[in-house]
Amino acid sequence: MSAEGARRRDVTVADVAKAAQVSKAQAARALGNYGAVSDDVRERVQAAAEALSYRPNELARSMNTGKSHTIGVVVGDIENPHFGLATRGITDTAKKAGYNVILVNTDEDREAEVDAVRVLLDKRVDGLIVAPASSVDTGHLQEVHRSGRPMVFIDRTAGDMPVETMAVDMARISREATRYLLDAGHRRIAFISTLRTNAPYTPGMTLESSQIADRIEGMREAFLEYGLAFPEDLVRLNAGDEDSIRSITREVLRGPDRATAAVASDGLIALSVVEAIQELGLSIPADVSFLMYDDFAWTRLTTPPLTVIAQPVYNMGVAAAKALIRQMEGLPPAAPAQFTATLVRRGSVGPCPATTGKPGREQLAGKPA
Amino acid sequence: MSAEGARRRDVTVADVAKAAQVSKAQAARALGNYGAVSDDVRERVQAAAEALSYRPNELARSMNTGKSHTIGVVVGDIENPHFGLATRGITDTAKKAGYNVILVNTDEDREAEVDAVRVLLDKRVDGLIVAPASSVDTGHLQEVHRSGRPMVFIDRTAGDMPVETMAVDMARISREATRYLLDAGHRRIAFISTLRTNAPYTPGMTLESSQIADRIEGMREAFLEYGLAFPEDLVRLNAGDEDSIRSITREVLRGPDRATAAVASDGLIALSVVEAIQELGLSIPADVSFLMYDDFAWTRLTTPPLTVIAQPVYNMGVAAAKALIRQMEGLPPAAPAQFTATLVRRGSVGPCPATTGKPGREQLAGKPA
DNA sequence: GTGAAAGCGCTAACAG
DNA sequence: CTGTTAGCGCTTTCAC
Repeated sequence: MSAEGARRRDVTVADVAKAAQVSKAQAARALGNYGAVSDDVRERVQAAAEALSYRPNELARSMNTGKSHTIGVVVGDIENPHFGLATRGITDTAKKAGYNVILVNTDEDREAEVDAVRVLLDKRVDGLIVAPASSVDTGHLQEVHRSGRPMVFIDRTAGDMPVETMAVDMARISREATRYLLDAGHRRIAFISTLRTNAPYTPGMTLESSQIADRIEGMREAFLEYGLAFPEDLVRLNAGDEDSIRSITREVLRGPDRATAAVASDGLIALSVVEAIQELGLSIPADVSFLMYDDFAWTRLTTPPLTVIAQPVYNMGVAAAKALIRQMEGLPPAAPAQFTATLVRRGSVGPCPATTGKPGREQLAGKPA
Repeated sequence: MSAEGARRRDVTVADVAKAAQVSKAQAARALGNYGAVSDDVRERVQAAAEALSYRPNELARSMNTGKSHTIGVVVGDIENPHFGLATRGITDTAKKAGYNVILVNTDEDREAEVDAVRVLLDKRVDGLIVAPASSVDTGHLQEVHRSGRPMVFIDRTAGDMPVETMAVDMARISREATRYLLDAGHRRIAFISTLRTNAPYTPGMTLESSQIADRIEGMREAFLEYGLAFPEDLVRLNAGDEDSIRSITREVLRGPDRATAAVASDGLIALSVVEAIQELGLSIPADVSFLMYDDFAWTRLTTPPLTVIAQPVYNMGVAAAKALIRQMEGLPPAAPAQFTATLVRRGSVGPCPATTGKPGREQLAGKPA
C-alpha cells in the first residue's frame, strides 16, 4: 500500500526535486520559470511535477517576491448592477493581465470600508480599487495613499486626494439633464437619493458623496442659468428602503406646489419611485416626468420607456484596472481618461402639466428663449 | 533625521518585540492572541504595536497555520443580478464569520472555470463555492472534492457528485409553470435559453447545464401529464447575444404553427425576447404569453407586469456560505436545505389566442379536465 | 510565563 | 548551469 493513509500533505518543490534528482533550487527554477536551467533538468522536473501533480503554493511565493498578483476591490454594493458591471470590467481586465481580484462589499458604510481596506492590506494585495463611501471622511484612504500602495478610485472622488479617479463628470450631465427638464417647462423638479445623512437636506450642507453633491450642484447651476430659484425643498436624501422611498415620493408629488418631475439617483431607487407614482394614480409622463441615473436594459421595457442618464460603467472598470496595473508595474500614469455620461431621451419626460389649481402658467413664463 | 529616507519596509513582530523589549515569540503571542502572555507584556507589546502601527502579514500567518480565512467563489457572470444577489448572500455571511471572498468570473466557460479553481487552490483558499459551468465535464471539480478541500455548489449540480448543493428543484417549478401555461390553453410553448451547445436541441441530447436540462424535463413531464406531445421544436438554445435572441424569437413566433407562449430562461435574455415580441407588433399577453426565470424588481414595472419564477437566490448564497464554513470548521453538515422556487403570477400570461388561420380550436380540445 | 530555535514553501543571493 | 545557504514574517515546539 502506498502513502494513502498519510494525511495528504501538499507536495512541495522539495518533493519534486527529490523525485527529479536535482537540487531544490534547480527544481524551483524550473517550476517558477526563472534563472537558468538546462533542458534536461527542466524536463525531468516537469515530468516529476506532473507525476506528483505538484501545485505551487502562491502564498509562499508571494511572501518572497512581495507581490501577490491580487488586487483588492472595495465597492458599496455588488448587488447593484451598476457595480456589477464595473466589477466585471475590473475582473475582465485584471484576469487578462494575470491578476486576481478580492472583492469586498461595504454597504456604503464607512466603518466597513475602513475594515475592508485594512483586511485587504493585511492580505498584501498589490493594489486597491475603491469606490469611496465618503468623500469627506477619508483618513484611511489617505493613509493607504501615503504608504505608497497603488490605488485607484472608481465612480467617485475622495475629497481632493491626488489619486487617479475614474468617474464621470456628474455636475455636467446633471446640468444637461436639468436643462432638458427646464426646457420642457418643469420648475418643480425633485431629486431623490439613498444617500444617508443625519439631517434632511439644507442648502449649504456637506454631503458625504461627491457624486450626489455634484448632481445637486449641476441642478442648481442649470436653474441659475435660467434665472430661476432652485427648489431646495425637493432635494430628498435618506431614501433607504422601499417604504421610505415611497413615502418620500408621495410627499413630493402631493399638494398644490407638487413636483412635476422626479429624478431618481439610481436604478434601485427608481423602481420604488415609479411604483409610488403609479400608486398615486399619476401617469408618466403626462402627470409627472421621470428621469433616472444608469441605463439598465429594463428601462427600455417599461411603458413608457424611461429617459435615463447612461454612464460608461464597464469602461470605467476597465480603465480603473488598467490604471492600477500601470501603477503596480511602476509605469507612469496614462493620460487621464475622460468619462462622459449621456442623456438618453426616451419616453418618460414630457411637457410640464398644468399643476393642480393651474398655477403652471406663470411658471412657464419664466422660461428663457 | 529618523528612518524617513529608508525604503519603508513593513514593520514586523521582530520590530514590535524590540520596541517592547520582549522576545519575538512573546510579541507574536500577544499580537496573535494565543499562548500565555502576562498582562504586563501584553500591554507593552500592544502599545509598541500601536506606536509602530504594526499590521500582521496575513500571508505569513496563513503559511504557518495553513488557513487563509478566505473562500473562493466561482460564478458564471456577476453582471447578472442573479449571481450578484447570490454573491451578496455569500459575502455577507462570510464576513460575519470572519472570512474573505475571492471572486472569479468564468463567463460560463469550462476552461475558465478549470483555471479559476486552480488559481484559487494555489492561493490556498480554505474552501470553494462554485456554480458549475458544466454538470457533465466535472473532472476538475471531482479532483478538488477528492483532495478533501471543502466545497459547496450553488445554483446547479455537477453530475451526481456527492457535494452539498444549494439549488432549487428546477424540474418541479418548471412543471408547475408549464401546467399553468397549459391550463391557459397554450400548446405551443417555446423555451429560450442562452445555453451554448454544438448543435441545435434534439430530444435525447446531453445538456451541459443541469438547470436547463431539468427545466426542459419539467416541461416535458407537464405535457405528458396532460397527454400531449411536447413541442421539442420550440426548445431553442444558443440564444447568446441580442441579435440571436431576437432572431430566435422571431422564428418561433412566426408562421401558422407559431408559439403562443414563450419562456425565457433568465432575466438578461428576457429583455431581448420581450423587445422582439414588441417589434413583431405582437402584444403580451393578448397575442403571446410570456414567462421568465428570476424575479427582478423591474419585472413589476413593465406593462403588463411580468409573470416570473422567483428563486431564493440570496438565501441560497447564505446557505452555501454557511454550509461551506461548517465544512471548513470540521462540523458535520446541517440538514440539507430545501429551496423552492415560486411562480409569481402577474400579467404576462393570458389565455391562448386563436392562432393565425384559427387552428387553435382543435388544439384546445386536447385539454384535460 | 518566557525565550531560543526550528520550520512553513518558496525565492534569491552566492559561490562553484 | 548548478547546488548551498539564507532568509520572507509568522507560529510552534521545547526547554527553562
